[in-house]
This record gives sequence, C-alpha cells and structure tokens, in this order.
Amino acid sequence: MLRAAADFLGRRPNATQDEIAKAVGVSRATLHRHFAGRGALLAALDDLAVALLGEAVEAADLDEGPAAEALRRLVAACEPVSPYLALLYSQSLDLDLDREPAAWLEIDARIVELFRRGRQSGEFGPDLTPAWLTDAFYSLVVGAAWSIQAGRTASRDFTAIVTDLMLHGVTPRDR
Amino acid sequence: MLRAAADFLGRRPNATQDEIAKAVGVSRATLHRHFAGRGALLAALDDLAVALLGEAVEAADLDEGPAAEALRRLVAACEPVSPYLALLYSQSLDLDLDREPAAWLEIDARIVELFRRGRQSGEFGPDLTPAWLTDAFYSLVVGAAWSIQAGRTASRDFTAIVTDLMLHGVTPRDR
DNA sequence: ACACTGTGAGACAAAAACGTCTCATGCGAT
DNA sequence: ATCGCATGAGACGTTTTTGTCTCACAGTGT
Repeated sequence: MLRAAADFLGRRPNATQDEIAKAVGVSRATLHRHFAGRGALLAALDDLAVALLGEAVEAADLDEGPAAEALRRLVAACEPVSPYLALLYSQSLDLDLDREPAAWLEIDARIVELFRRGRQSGEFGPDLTPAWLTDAFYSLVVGAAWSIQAGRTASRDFTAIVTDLMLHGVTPRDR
Repeated sequence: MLRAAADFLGRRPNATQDEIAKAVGVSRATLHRHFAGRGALLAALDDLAVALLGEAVEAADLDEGPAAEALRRLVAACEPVSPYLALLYSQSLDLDLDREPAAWLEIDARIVELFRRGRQSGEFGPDLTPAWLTDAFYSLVVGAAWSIQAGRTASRDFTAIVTDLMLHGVTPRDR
C-alpha cells in the first residue's frame, strides 16, 4: 500500500487523500483506518523512504573495493527505491539539512564518503566535489526513474545509464 | 513577482496562496489582483517557465559548432531559468507527453537533437540514448540549482559542474 | 449458521484554503 | 492640497479537502 502511495505521490505531490486512496486501490475510509490522517501517511512514507534508502546503501557495501564498482552497486541497489527518493524530492525540495532525521544525514554522509574516497584514491577526478556528486546522484536516480516511467528509457537500463553517465559522461571512452 | 513565486514553489510544491504571497512579498489580496486564482497563477508560471526555457535554448545556438560546446552554452543559458525548470518538475512529474504544450515539446526535441547529433558525429558515445541524456540534463540542472540553494555548492560553479559531469563523468581525464 | 474482521460507500461535520470585498494607507502625479 | 492608483489587512462567504461515523457486505474461521 505504501509502495503504491509513494509511486503516485512522487509524481503528484499535490494529490488529495481521495486521489491517493484511488491510486492505491482502497477507499478513503480504509486509508484513514491505516493512517490517522494525511500527516501520518506522509510521515510513514518519509520514514519508509529513508529506511529503504538506508537498506539500499547498507546493501551496496560502499566501503568495499573500487569506488566505481561500489557506485555501480549503489545505483543498482537504489533502483527499487527510486520512487521513494522521487517522493522525498517532490514533497519538499526545501530541505533544511539541520532538521533532517539523523538516518537521512547518515545515508547522505556515507554516499558523500564514497565520492570522497574515490577522489582521494585517484579513481575519480579532483574537479567535482563529493557533495555535488552526491546531489547529482540523487538527481540522476530520480531522473532515471522518471524517464523510465515516461517510457523514454527501458527499465532494464536503469543501472547502466545512471552509472555510465556518472562515471564517464557522454564523451566516448578510448578502447 | 513570478520569479519569486517560481523560486518558492519549486521548493514547496504544496504551498498555499497565503504562503506564496508572503514569499513573494505581497498580500494574498494583491496576488489575487494580479492572478485570478491559484489556477491562473500556476498557469502563468508554467507559461513563463516554458517561455524562458525556450529563450535559453534559442540563445544557446544548439546547432552551431561542436556538440560539447553547444552543451556548455546550453547549461550556462539554463542557469538563470533553473528555478523555473525545478518548478515544472515539482508541479507535475506526472507529465503526459502527449498533452504537453507544443512549446515544451519543441524545446525537448531541440535538446534531444543536440545529443543525437553529438552521438552521430562521434563526439558523444553510442551507449547513452539522446532521450535519456535529455532527461539527465533536466535532472542535473534542477539538482545543481538545489545543491546551490542548499549551500552545498557554490553558485559560480553551476555551469562547470553540470557540463563537466555530463561530458566526462567523475573518472579523471588523461592529461 | 454464526461471529468476527476488514472494507466500500456515502453522509456529515470540521478544518483548511480560496476567492471576494471593503476600508484605510501610502505614494506619485498634477 | 487633491486625486488616482496600488496595496495591506482583515472580514466573510465559498469551495475543497479532511476526518469521522454508520451501515451493508464479503470473506474467513469456528
């Protein structure tokens, strides 16, 4: 139920409870029986989004092996939770980093650290900051989810398109 | 007035008319005098967003010179309108491409064409589709605007960070 | 057959947001 | 000094959305 709600709200941030209920496939009364109000629903979605993102980050073993491989694992792990990331984005791009839940800041810090260690080891270049790369990562994951949902990209390509773009950009690699 | 409204709504898609009016620096009554209702305000913002994006695309001369240089010009031209792009994104990621205004489809087609000609000329690799690269471009422009607004990135770096990431990714280039 | 649980539908009250209106104020032009 | 215009503030009506409640129904377990 929360998955369907996240999918829908990620695309329709202003949806009413009635619209969300229809999208999820239950009545508004039933939605209310499960979540004590719109605020409770949104809080549950946020919590789930952060929890699932945390699990994805954990599963990706960001500290292991080459940074490029870790990034690829991270992108793959984030594919199933990309609707939740889109939800986090669409509900409020007005993030106040000082007021975010600790779990989110922990996730963010670990991804920043991945880019930092890649840069330090020389695998990644010195020109782009870890903070920007982390934000770019979020943007591309959400953008890829959107592109797939819009039918402009095949869903099987998710991991490759995000990882290849982040690693190499559009310029062809020498072979 | 519309600029401030777009800035605010890009970050707070659910904002009320009262909140928008405060953010813009006028009273709700005055907002109403300028725009006949919430629907009219949102329509005006959408129209302005598409118009400004169209001007940016026009100014970038996407058909001239190397595709990489055209991309750099495009990113630079889009910096001032990135809040509007963020607004288009946040108001409805539920885009129905068949129902978009012709102006938007024209803009989208021209950016897709830039990536297509870059791929065809060999400047850009064959692995990433022009459609995905166009969506990635939108995502990174919005993500960069957000990163800057959040204070995680310096605003003077906007063009460089988006362009460098799209062209080369994080992998260091041989010098 | 009966009891229990969860649900949908719809009615209704409450709250939130929107739209409209009036009045006072400030500013600029004459 | 006066006039016209735009605005803010706040009141008030309207609409939308939310929250609550009741009743009927279906499914499941005993």
